[in-house]
Amino acid sequence: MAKSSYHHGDLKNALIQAGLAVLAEDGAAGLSLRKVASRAGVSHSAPYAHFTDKQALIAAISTEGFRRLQAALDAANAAAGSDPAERLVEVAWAYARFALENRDWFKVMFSGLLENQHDYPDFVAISHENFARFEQQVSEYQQAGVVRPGPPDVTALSVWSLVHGFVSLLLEQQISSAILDRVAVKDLLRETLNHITLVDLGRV
Amino acid sequence: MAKSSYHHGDLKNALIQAGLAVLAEDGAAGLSLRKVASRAGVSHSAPYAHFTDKQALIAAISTEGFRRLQAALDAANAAAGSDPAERLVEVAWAYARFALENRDWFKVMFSGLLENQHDYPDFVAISHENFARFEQQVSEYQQAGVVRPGPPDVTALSVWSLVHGFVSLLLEQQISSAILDRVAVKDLLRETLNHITLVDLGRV
DNA sequence: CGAAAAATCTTGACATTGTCAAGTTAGATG
DNA sequence: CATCTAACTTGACAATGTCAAGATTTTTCG
Repeated sequence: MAKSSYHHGDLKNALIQAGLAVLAEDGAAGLSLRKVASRAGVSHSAPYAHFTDKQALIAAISTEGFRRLQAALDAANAAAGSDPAERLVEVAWAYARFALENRDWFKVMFSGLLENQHDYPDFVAISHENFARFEQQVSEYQQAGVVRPGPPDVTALSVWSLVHGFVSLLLEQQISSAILDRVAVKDLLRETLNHITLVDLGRV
Repeated sequence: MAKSSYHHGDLKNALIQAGLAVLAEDGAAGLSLRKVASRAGVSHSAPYAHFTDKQALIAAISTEGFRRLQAALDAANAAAGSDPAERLVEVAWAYARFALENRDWFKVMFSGLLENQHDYPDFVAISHENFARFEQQVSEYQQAGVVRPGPPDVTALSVWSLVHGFVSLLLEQQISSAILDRVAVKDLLRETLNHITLVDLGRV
């Protein structure tokens, strides 16, 4: 773990971290392998010892993103109260917060930047696990009568679609300012969820 | 309109069309100005007489995409029967079809490829009009008792979020094959919409 | 322990790309 | 017809992804 000047020690992870820094600074469009390498303190070709190409780095960043997102959702779920409806709102809000606080990271995960997901088993695994957990949670809301009955996977997909669509449109600046000027984002998310729940989520 | 070898005549539109061809062939990642220029039969710098930079071409392609999407939704709305619930399904399905049949075009429109939307008035205008029309339609479904009451704009946003999220996750290959192997995409969309409607949309 | 092998990293090169500057051509204007 | 301007070409540059060849360190193993 020493800085032996030549061998880095843990360059692979350093490159992922550097990638996140570049993403936060220059956005997804500014994410270049050379910039990432330079920020990690190595030459422009060094990354090729750990990633077969740029796509592989993107896959690693996306995978790490799913881990972080999952942690955020778990934390929100654990911190939320006992009311199922309110728990749904909190988890959805955690999803939105992750996207808003890590815009370009989220963009890398969900904007088709990764071409052949199938070639990256870690990515496939975490992304499956992600849905499985969400399905588990939604199943609880369903049993609590908060969400309409139906096949758990399709129901989870419906709720995820609503939340993911809302967040996507928000990041894409497709939500009219006429709405955003009137109601705070979290309340807007709440009102949006109101359309898919069987109980009334109320207002602020 | 002649091919005077030097002056093209309508290069601006030719470049947009060439861009669409490149998108369909090489995807969004393969969309390069030089490739577009070459396909339009002009030199690599010719586009700069009509577009200030690559972003401007992307804006034009996105704008044209919103026009096409709007036309598709209008057509579906006109062709649909009188049952409001069924009309909702048809319009949503037209949205999904446009995305599936023009994956990379849709991606250009909704994947943050365009950095400063605000600099492109045509884009802003058509994208506002797009939402206004959708709000109009959803308002009808609402009055017909198909969708839960509430402010028309927030309600339209909710429905749009659901449909857009579903389509996005579909394109991102985030919908588990366990679901896709079981139910056809259109039926899946129908079942998804079922969670946000007040009436039962039924099955196949 | 020491030599061979493997992993890690650097340097140098190449093709592709976005963009700009300078020049060329054609159509419009007077 | 002379001139002006918009449209287009050629040439250049820096940034980028990727590969090949070499240098350096670590690991393996006789």
